[in-house]
Amino acid sequence: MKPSNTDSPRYQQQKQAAIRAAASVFSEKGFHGASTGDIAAKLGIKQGSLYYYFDSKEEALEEVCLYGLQQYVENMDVIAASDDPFEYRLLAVVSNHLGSYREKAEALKVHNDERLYLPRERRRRLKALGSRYRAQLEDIIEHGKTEGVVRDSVDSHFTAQSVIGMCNGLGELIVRDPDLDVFALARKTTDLLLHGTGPEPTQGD
Amino acid sequence: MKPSNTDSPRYQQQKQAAIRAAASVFSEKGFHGASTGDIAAKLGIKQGSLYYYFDSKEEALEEVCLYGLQQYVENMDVIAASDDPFEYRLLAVVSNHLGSYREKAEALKVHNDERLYLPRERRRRLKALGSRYRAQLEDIIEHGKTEGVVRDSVDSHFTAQSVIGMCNGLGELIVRDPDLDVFALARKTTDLLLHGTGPEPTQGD
Amino acid sequence: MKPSNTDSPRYQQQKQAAIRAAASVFSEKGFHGASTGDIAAKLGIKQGSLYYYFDSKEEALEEVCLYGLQQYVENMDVIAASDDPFEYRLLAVVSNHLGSYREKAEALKVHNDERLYLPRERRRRLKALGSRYRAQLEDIIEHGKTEGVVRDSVDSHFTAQSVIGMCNGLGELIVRDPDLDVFALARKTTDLLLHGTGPEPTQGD
Amino acid sequence: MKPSNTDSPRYQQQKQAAIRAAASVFSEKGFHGASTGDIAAKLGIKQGSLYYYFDSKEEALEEVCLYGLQQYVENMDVIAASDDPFEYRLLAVVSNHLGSYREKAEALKVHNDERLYLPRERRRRLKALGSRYRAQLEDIIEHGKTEGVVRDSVDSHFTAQSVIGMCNGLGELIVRDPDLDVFALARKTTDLLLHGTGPEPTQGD
DNA sequence: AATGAATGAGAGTTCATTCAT
DNA sequence: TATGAATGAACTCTCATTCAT
Repeated sequence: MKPSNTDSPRYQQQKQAAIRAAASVFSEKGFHGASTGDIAAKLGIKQGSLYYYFDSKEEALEEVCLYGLQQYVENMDVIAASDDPFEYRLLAVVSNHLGSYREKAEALKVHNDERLYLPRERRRRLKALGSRYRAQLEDIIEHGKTEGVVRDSVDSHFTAQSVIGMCNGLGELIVRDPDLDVFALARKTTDLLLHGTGPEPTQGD
Repeated sequence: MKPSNTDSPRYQQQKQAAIRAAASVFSEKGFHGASTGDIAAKLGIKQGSLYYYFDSKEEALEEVCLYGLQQYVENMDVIAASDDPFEYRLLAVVSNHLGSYREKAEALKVHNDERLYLPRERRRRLKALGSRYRAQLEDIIEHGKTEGVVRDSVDSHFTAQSVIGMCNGLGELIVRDPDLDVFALARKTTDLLLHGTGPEPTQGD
Repeated sequence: MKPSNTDSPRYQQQKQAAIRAAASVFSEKGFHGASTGDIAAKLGIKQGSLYYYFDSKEEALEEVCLYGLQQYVENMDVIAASDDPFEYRLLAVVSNHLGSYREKAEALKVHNDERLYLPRERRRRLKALGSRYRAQLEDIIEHGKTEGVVRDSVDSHFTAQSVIGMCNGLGELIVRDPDLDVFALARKTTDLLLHGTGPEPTQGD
Repeated sequence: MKPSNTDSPRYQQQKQAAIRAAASVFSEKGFHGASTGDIAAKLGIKQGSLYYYFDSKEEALEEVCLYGLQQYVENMDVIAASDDPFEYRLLAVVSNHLGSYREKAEALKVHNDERLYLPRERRRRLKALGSRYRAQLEDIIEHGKTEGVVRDSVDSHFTAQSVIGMCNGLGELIVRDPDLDVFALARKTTDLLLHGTGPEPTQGD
């Protein structure tokens, strides 16, 4: 039976725990490779009891993805709304992205790798968030052109995709090495993106 | 039981077809989401008959990953062995990576996303190939420093990972749009990597 | 645990409501197809709270069946005890049977269709009621013979069963059409039973 | 995996056996009370293997109902098409109905009691068969009026329902007592229907 | 070289039931 | 008087795998 007191603090708290447990298990074994029993075990309850918090395994996946995405996208809203110069904003974007890998590595990985197993219906909200993110990043790049710090020849669609891909690739390093200094990595990444590998003497690092 | 004439050309040919069928199915549904029945159906044989070509589903996954990686890594061997200047070699690396997404998109995607579901034992060969690739890319970057076209401040380990991540991210674009000009994309990518988004007037694009 | 004040009027009242809720749900979904949650929902309480009124789902079924049968059988007691002529009593029997379908359609349907899922133990009381009913009907028919209005060739066991079956079959019509005039239907049925489909001009209808 | 050789004789034969096993189990425990394991056990195979013959438990129910109905309805087609006098045809109808209870008691019981648990979609074919049957029976009764052997006051819709209900009620007797002479019972029933319980001296019994 | 038939283990899901509060 | 939370057993269904033919 579904609970009625869906918003008692006790319930909310346990549900959050359930989402994190699911994130952990999905990220390790993949959606299809993980069993609801695994999730329940991580939560310390019995398998059937999990259904007190989720209607289905799929719902659990959806909630994990949303959990991973939400703050990350909200931060982007703030960055996009600011009128800091391009370099600052790019650093903020990269920091936000890489930082999310430290805080919510599992949920983000699950979003990246497993969201496709959601039926269209359930993917809609995720897609909307993802598109908003991408569009805002493209806007920032375009804005960089008007500021004169980004070459006009730069294709903002392609570049946005490149930035996202790069950050996701670096996510692996972050996850693998828990001592890695994420902010330093963000600065390096931004520098690479701004100036390339080429020999110009820039602000160093 | 394993067939006897394991190396008749007919057998080899069907086995290749089986690997491609598996690649296609795994890439669409993921390893755990795909069934041996799906693969057999794509091959046009019956489920049980698949075991004539694979000992197990896991073996199929391993072969798909190897199939996706092999040529891609071999090409890297050639690039790494050449003594072309850094810019040429970087372009070659990126072209090879992105080009593989056109030719063997499915097998590569499977390698990227599903290899983790292989038991350690079976992952060894893949890991070896991957490490070799990464090491060679780092070498190329290091060599770029001695050529003087790469800043000394560049961290080759981090940069290699960034390049790989960026290319994988762009792989999505390539797969999504069959008309995309992969070589043009490779040039743009290389340019971004070499010179960043910054305003220097370079060799254009 | 069982409540203490099992016979406070408030408790009795809620228990009646629970029985009717169970009747409604069982009749719609069948015993095995219905869940305790369904019953609780219809009552407007939570699933677990149902156990305040029933020890088990099976007990609920038993009570529903008894509820459906009781008055129906008691009416038969009255009819059987009267010394009205056969035709009157047959009409009374049929009216009682069909009328019950209007008042307690659900509970009766549940008795007819689901009582077999009760363990022997629990079925005893029902069986006793049913047998008493059947026996009384047979008595009435036998008595009709001594009155001379029923042919001697009529087999009262078989005929009783026929009458019951016919009425149950007509129950469907009654349930399906809430505007149907049950008493008119009872008269038609009695007429059919008394005179068959044959062409004799009788008391019409 | 679903079989491809769906119409090899071996397969067809086993499928028939599966349908009969399902009929037996459903009739004893009801659709929801029966488990696929029960059916498989009766067939002498393992539970999962049952799915080689049915796509789902629901499909099994549908096939059982069709199996029970088919010949019974086809016989009615023949009876309705004949131009025998009313009494003969009524006897044929009743014999067919009661006789089916001897041959396919289980499947018919399942149809009567469990068909409602089928989703609309699956119920369509059954409904069509049932309606045809009912309509043909009404036709026969109407025809009896033109022959002059059925009173004009008789309502054929109501009477058809009564006949069906009566036969179904008698089905219980037949099932309960395997030595019962079904044809004798059919004659008694027809006699009751034609002449009622009344005292007219008719062709006896 | 391939298939039909079966299997057994495991999956997700539902649910009657319990019990502290 | 009722509920929130949990449980454990049962259930339907899927699937990798086997093997005689």
